[in-house]
Amino acid sequence: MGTTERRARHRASLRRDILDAASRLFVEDGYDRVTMRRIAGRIEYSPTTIYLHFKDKTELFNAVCEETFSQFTEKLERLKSLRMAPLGHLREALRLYVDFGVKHPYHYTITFLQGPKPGQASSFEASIGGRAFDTLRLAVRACVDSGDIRTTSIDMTAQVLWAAVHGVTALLITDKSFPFASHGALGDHTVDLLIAGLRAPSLPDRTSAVPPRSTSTFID
Amino acid sequence: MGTTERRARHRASLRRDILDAASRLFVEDGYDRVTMRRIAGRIEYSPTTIYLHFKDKTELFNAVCEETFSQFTEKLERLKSLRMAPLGHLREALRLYVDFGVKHPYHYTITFLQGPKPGQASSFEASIGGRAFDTLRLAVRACVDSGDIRTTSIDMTAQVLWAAVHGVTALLITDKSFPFASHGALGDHTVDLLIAGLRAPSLPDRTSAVPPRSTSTFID
Amino acid sequence: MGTTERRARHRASLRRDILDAASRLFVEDGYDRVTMRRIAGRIEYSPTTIYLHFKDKTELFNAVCEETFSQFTEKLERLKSLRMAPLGHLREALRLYVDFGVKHPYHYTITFLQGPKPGQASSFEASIGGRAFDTLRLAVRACVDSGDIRTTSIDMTAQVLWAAVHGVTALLITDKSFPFASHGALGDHTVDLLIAGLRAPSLPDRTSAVPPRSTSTFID
Amino acid sequence: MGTTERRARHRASLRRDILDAASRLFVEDGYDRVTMRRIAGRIEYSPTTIYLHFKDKTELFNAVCEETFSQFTEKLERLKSLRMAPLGHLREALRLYVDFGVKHPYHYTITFLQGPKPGQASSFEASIGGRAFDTLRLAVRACVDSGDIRTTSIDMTAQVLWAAVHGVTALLITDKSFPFASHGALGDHTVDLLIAGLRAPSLPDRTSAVPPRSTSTFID
DNA sequence: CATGAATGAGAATTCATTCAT
DNA sequence: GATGAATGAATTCTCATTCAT
Repeated sequence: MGTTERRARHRASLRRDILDAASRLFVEDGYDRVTMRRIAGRIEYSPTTIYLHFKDKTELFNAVCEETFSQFTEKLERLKSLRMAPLGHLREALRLYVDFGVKHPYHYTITFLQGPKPGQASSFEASIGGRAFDTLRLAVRACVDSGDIRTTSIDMTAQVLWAAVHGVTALLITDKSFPFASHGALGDHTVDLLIAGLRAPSLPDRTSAVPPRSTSTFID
Repeated sequence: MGTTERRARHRASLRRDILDAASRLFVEDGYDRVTMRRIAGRIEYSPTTIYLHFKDKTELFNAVCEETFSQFTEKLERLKSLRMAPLGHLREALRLYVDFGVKHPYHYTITFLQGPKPGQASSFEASIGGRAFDTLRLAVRACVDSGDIRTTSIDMTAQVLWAAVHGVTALLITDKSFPFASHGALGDHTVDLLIAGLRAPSLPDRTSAVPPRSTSTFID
Repeated sequence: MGTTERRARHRASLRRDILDAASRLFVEDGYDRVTMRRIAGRIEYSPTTIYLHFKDKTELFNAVCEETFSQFTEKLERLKSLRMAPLGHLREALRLYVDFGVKHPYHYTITFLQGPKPGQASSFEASIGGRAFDTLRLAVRACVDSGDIRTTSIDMTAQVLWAAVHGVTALLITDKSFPFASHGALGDHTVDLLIAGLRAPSLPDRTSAVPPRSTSTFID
Repeated sequence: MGTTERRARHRASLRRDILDAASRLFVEDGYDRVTMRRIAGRIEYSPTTIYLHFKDKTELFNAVCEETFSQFTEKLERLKSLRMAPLGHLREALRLYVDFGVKHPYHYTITFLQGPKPGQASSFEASIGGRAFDTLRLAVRACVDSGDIRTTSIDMTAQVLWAAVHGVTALLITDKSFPFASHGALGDHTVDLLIAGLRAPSLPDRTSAVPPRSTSTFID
């Protein structure tokens, strides 16, 4: 009978709707401000119905995060499979990061901007951010191997890059009122600047003026 | 009478205690997870007492943010008053940004990482971030004027720089489980890399391989 | 057709399964803690199915009680048909009472320990306990008639006996943690003690020390 | 100021009212059927107010039980202090048990008739019933020592007595529709019968007709 | 100035029950 | 006959906030 199939389809579609509504609300207002009632209201179902698909609020929230991760890593994989030149690949990976965040601000915020929920102390290695970072590290290593860039520490470089693109993304998402020249352009320029820095003949010569230090020497 | 003064002093000090306790809690657990009772508990006063100093939870929260901003801009002003060479000043301003965030993760998160509470839609110009950004723009302009760096758009460059240091800071604060080489070093390297990029003889040559675009052309 | 019969058989068997599962659960956890879903889960049917056999939870519960009563009175009838000597019969009836309770703690609790559900105020005469009590009264009368025991009031004696065996049963069922010497022995001894009391040459001589009264004179 | 005192008095009195209302409802309808709302309604306060006095429903329930125990053991102590003759004391203790139950049906049911809440697995020794039982055992031992009664096992005898009075009490409380001759009389007669049995010259002679056994031999 | 008492509103969640299939 | 989907009503409990003292 087609009945079974139709039901399954409906079920799946409803689950989708719940996930979408939840995802949107969770980030618009934050985990705590979102009530099951409101999610239910958005999809025009009773609150109880949500519990037919997700055990509780936590599970729903986790499902949203999980999904985000899948989407993101899938894109990274697709990029990898293009087998571009190392530098181009690195550039694209960085852009992908920003683009993904901007395109899915809800998911991005939940996954990368909001700290882990209390009680779900994630070791970084296994965390979503951690796995994404791994990809980045590989891309950097490839560039070093190919001689495109120089660095004294692959790890450090990868971290710096990650931090920078994370910053762009976060800003674009969080500060909606900022009069950015152009969202796309900001991403481009950031990546460009970073690559330019990496390709600079010599790493910044700080010996002369300012000695390296980890905290500002001037202002406490 | 000394009585009046003593009272005023006590009142002020109590207000301080409330602000401190609130500030700490707000970020440890997020706005919604902090209850007036818990704040009161921390300072060992009754919840009612808080209402003698702040109209409601929102006002208390805003006061915390306000204060954060004051502290930060004050530091920027002090830096400005040092009248350093433009590039050095820019470098220090960027470092200051990161340092401040790392030193006051609570305040930073509230002010820069958490979007504005619903209902307090701030035009960016007047916002805290906006004002801080202004300072940065000035620093960039000074470097361009002095010939230290080249750029086609001061605004864009300032935005990129801001984004990058914001990213470092956010990462250091949010991802406590990340095995960063060294917190201080990450800040240093990021700033160095940015400056290196800015000083690069020519802005990145993208004409050959990859055309500028605002969203990735390879992955949807 | 055999189909009809098979259906009927299945229907009856399913009803049986529901009753068994419900009966067990009702007392394991009490009426309120048992959900239709759990009952359904036990028999591996959907909750809806139960409603095909019982109008609602109340009706199901009543059916369970009804059935318990049938089982118990049936046993009493079988005992009666043995036509034992009066005293022996009385003794056995008392024992049967305890045994039944201990063997069917679930049913016993529902029927005799838990008061009637609100709204089903049963006149005692028609109640389950009431009918069981009748049997006991007859047994006592027989013993008096045969001269085995003396009593000034058959009714009162029957009540006393009933109360006592009810107590043993209730205790054995309720207080699972009690370190009873032996469950069986406790029943035996109680019945023995009661019979011994009934056969005592003279009813207790309370004239001397303590006057009869219905509530303690010493402690308020 | 009298203010403090008045407040304390009010607080205590409200606590009393809550305990009384709760106690009454818990037994009228059972733990699960009682809602905080209803308790609040009875005392004409908001549900929230209850939480000012009791952490949660469980704590309220436990407080009710605790209180029952105190009242009961206190009475037992007072009885003990009267230093009556052993047999009289035993008789009175048994009567006290019944009287207490009948006078405080709510508490009695909660404490002795309803099994322990799931999760609060009480070792019997420490339980309320256990401690009450101890008193009874001592009373029996005294009677044996004084030669008033004979028994092969003090423990068993105490258990039998306990069971019997428990039964009377339970019946009187549970079966409100039973046409008992007289509530007081039933208690009296039960105790009398038990004592009579204990004083009987020889323990029941069962060697002739019916062999001792722990479960009925006649009816399965 | 400070507080204990009190509450209305609202949160997550569970349950018995119905209905269309 | 059996079920999956859906829901309205109810439950426990928490919180910001007020008020009288």
